[in-house]
Amino acid sequence: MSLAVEQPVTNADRTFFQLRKDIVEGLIPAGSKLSETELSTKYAVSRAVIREAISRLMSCHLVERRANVGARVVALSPEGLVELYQVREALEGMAARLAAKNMSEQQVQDLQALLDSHFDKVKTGETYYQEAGDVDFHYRIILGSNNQHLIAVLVDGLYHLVRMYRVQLGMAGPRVTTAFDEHRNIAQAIANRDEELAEMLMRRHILYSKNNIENKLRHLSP
Amino acid sequence: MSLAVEQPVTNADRTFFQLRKDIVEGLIPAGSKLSETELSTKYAVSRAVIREAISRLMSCHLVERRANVGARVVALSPEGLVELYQVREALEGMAARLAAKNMSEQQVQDLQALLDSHFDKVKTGETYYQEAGDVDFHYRIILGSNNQHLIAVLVDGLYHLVRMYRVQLGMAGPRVTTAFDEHRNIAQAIANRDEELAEMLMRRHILYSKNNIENKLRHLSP
DNA sequence: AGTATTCGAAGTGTCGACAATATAGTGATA
DNA sequence: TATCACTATATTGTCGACACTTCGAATACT
Repeated sequence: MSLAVEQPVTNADRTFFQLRKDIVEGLIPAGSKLSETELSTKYAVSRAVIREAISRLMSCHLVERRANVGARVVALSPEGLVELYQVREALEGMAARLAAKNMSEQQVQDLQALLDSHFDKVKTGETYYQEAGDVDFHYRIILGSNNQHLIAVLVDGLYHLVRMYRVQLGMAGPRVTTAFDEHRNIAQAIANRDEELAEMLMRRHILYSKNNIENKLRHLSP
Repeated sequence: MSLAVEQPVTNADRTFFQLRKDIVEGLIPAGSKLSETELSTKYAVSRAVIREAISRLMSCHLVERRANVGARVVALSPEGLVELYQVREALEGMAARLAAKNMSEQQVQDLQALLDSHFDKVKTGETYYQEAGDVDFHYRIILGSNNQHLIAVLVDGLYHLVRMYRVQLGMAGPRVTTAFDEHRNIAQAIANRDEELAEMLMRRHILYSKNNIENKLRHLSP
């Protein structure tokens, strides 16, 4: 099992996914204006479709809009990053707690198998871990919480913004091995059905992650 | 200072606010279908405006939509209520922690003045407390967190759903006096800048609130 | 009788045109 | 020269019409 792929069915779906990708990856720069007419010619759809797509981007907190003025891609800032991680800490901490309570035995085994496969890759020196692996681990725990609101807010809402920060501020860095151990411990707490510990470890994991990124930012732009 | 009133500027704004109100208050029943053509005649606007409004209702998790099929008002269920309160516990707990860190001295004083005025009203036996008072207290703490994501998710997103549950499942009940004491303690922890305690007390407050409602539901429909 | 197929109506998705609003640039006035 | 009013233009908000999909009902077939 992997990340469930969202299947576009309507034209607005396709345009929304494309726009989201272009924004997250920086093809459309952070802070830039989104002209409806311009986009409608660029993506070869009507303005109604563009407006629908922009509406959904607003749900993800990827763009902001003012009436009679227009939409802009959100601006990235160190403060914004901190705020984002604070929300993640709260929500994913709760997700880990609920996962410890609600995950099936099968799900728990799959989670640990995932970490085993990551361990092999980390050992052979593949840097691939951070991107796909980290996302996949967190993603499974969020789904394991079995809480629809939590899943919606995190997966549909905040996660793309997290990726946007990662991509555009160039987070690939280390923290692979230590983060891996933290993942192991979280998974173990979930396997032991220790809700309290699972939440605490997940919160620390995200807090460390935040501090790590903050330090990197400080070194890049003083 | 009171709840900042959202000022409608465009037609879609007005329609969105109206629709949201009608859904929260049950004028449009939970689980019912939203026909675009029907609504467009009822509210005397074009379908484009209705679609815009429905888009925003989806952001609030008040409406769900399937492509080529249509939109439905969300269904209320005991499980949904539990999930909602779990998310509130996580987010408002974090909000209280951040409020203890970030609120200005003036804001702290205002918060305690608010509780004083509530105390007078509770003493004279006004039941008004639960609805407006409770909302106002939580609202101020959320704003005091000074975290834009937190504010957006809670105020624009989950809060109307909470109100919808309250209104439609008829939560007016007691829990006024005990909840009031809990509010007092939370405010005190914030005034002391005790982040840890503020978060813990807020989480317990919401947890108690959830248990209280669950018990009521169990008695109503076994 | 039961199942598969086709057809039709109702509703959503998409489009291009028009109306209303904001913004920049021009010119007038003190 | 600085400020204000006004106009021109570009962009967003709104509308009605058309295209496509879904779902149910009627029909045909085994």
